[in-house]
Amino acid sequence: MEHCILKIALDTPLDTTFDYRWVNPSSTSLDEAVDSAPDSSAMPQIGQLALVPFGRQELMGLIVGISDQTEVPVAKLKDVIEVRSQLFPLSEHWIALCHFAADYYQRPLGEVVVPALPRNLRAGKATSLERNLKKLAKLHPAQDTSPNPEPPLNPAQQEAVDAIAGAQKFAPHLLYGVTGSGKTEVYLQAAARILAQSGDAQVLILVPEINLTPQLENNLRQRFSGIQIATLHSGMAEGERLLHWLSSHLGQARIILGTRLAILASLPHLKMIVIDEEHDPSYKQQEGLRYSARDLAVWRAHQLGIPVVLGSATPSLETWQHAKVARYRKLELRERAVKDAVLPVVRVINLEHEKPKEGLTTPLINAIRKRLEKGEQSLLFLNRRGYAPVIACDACGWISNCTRCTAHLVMHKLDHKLRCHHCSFEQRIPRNCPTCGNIDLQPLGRGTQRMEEGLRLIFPEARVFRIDADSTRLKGSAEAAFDTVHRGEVDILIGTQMVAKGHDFKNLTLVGALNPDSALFSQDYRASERLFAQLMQVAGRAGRAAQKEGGNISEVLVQTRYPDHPLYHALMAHDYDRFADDLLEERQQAGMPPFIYQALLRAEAKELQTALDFLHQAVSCTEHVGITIHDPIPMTMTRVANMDRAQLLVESVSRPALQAFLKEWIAALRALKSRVKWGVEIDPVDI
DNA sequence: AGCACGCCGACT
DNA sequence: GTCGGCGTGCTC
Repeated sequence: MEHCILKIALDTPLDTTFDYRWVNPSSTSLDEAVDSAPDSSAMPQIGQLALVPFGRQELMGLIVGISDQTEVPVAKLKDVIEVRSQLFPLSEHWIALCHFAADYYQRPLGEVVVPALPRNLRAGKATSLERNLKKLAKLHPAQDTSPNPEPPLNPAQQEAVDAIAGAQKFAPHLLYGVTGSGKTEVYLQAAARILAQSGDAQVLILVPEINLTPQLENNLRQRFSGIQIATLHSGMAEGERLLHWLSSHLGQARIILGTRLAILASLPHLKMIVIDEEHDPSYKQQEGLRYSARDLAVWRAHQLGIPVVLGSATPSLETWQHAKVARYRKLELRERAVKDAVLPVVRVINLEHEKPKEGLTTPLINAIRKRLEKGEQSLLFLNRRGYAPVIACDACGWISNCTRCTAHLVMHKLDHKLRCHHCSFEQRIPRNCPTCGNIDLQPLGRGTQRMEEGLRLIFPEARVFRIDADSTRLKGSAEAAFDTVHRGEVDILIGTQMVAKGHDFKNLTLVGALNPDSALFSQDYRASERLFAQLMQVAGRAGRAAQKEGGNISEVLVQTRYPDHPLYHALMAHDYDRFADDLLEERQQAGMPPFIYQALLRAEAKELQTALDFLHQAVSCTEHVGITIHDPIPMTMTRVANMDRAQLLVESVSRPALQAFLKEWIAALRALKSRVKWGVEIDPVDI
């Protein structure tokens, strides 16, 4: 065929694909055919990229259909500029995955497909692609050193590996076990079995944040020497990303380790998916296409008929419920796989009885002192960076509010700044009160910087070290900071949730949670679930190793005003089962997820009323049967960067009913042609 | 979303 | 006289 019509998905909010004319370049001009590349005259294929004119710009899109006719009037029809025929086409499976994501999250296909590809692949010129394909061809798999041997498994681990690797079909598994119960070893040995089953099998392993889990990557490289491993995450340089993406797409990489975006990688021989710490909020994308990598992973596994493993010590309630009704098979690791390791003792310290000094109660100070005496490490967890969350004037009551957001300006003492954590605003710390001139401005509350200062005061002899987003701003500095702790050059570590993930500190026997209470009574009903997971995870940093001769037992101390709260009781008893069951019960009674399906319509405008008006208009422009539409309300943090935000919750007990409703509703909302900025989020996590 | 065109206010 | 504010209209 010498010409045809290509249906092309483009990254634009318009909910349609676009038709273009393709004409065989070698047949139009006989002169050019001589020196053009041999495959430039080949028929385009579905799954290939094509460069096309779009309005006044040129865009790269994906060919999703080929036809000999079109509805588009000939006058509008334009010619394809170039088809990227060098690239092996993306598979139908992959396109189907994107189609599903686009439908489910109610976005046009092009907004899923195009951003899922490496930027360099989308660039105008093909040269970098050709260079990289050559580079890849030369790349030999890792040197053939003898791989690390597999350690023996305990019976529960063995059962898990057998169940996962033995499934020759779609088989979702919840791998449930606390830190140190040996989940990683199950992933590794199940992966080894899958890779051995066929010569080209690929395994995808998702982690919440790759930079915080270098240990897993090291384990993989040592265990699977000789097998090519690709990594995919947002921190990578574009060139590097293209290389790793290509090696996955071409099937050369057999193990793919990545963050949530890796779920949309092209993996032609995918045979198993692992989602480590499946409850982690970072699997949910919070901008653009707001997808859940965990949910897409389960769908992808179903589509391909392969096993998927969701690993966690504190599974999400969605997953927990699936396991309860046996949609997912629960594989529980009860023993700690690390020899002689014991669970840390968890205790609460009642802040009503213990007056803290520099944010630390006497029992916690004493506990730290005991660690210092034995040369052991302590970790203090405070999920609040900066010096103080707000400063205030005693005389007139002024407090440091951000002028652009519904938020306080956080005091950062080291760089003498007040900074908003929600927009880019910052200013010097004022010498005196902006309203009354009073010279005495007081920092209120404590962040990690202030804790660090206080710790130095109380323990002048100790080596105090802070890890948070501020202390690790520079690339690679987080890893360097963790190395410092691992080398034993730190006695007391203070940090935000960054320190809760991944790292096991061999010499750490004390964890202190300084001020976790705020999450207990949060508006967001998921806050307590998250808090438990976070405390459990940070608790897991202690006591991974066996107690040393004469050393301290591993302890977790929680400073709280509510020592009798069920959450802390469950934590002390290491009883997530009970806690999760109770929460599920509550959710069922109250008709909340996972027993109901939700979507959120968000709107933002310069004036709050404009946003609310739009939402009211949105309600009145639709009929809804079997769907609950709640009242429009301002968001908890109403103003961010000078925009007021409001939202509207939509619920249904039936997911198909909700999906069908949303599809029609969104079309109606588009037709309103409002200049309010709005968007729909499916399965929202923070409301 | 981009990106253009288009029609009104304060600057060299 | 122009630079530039953002309203609105279109993209196969």
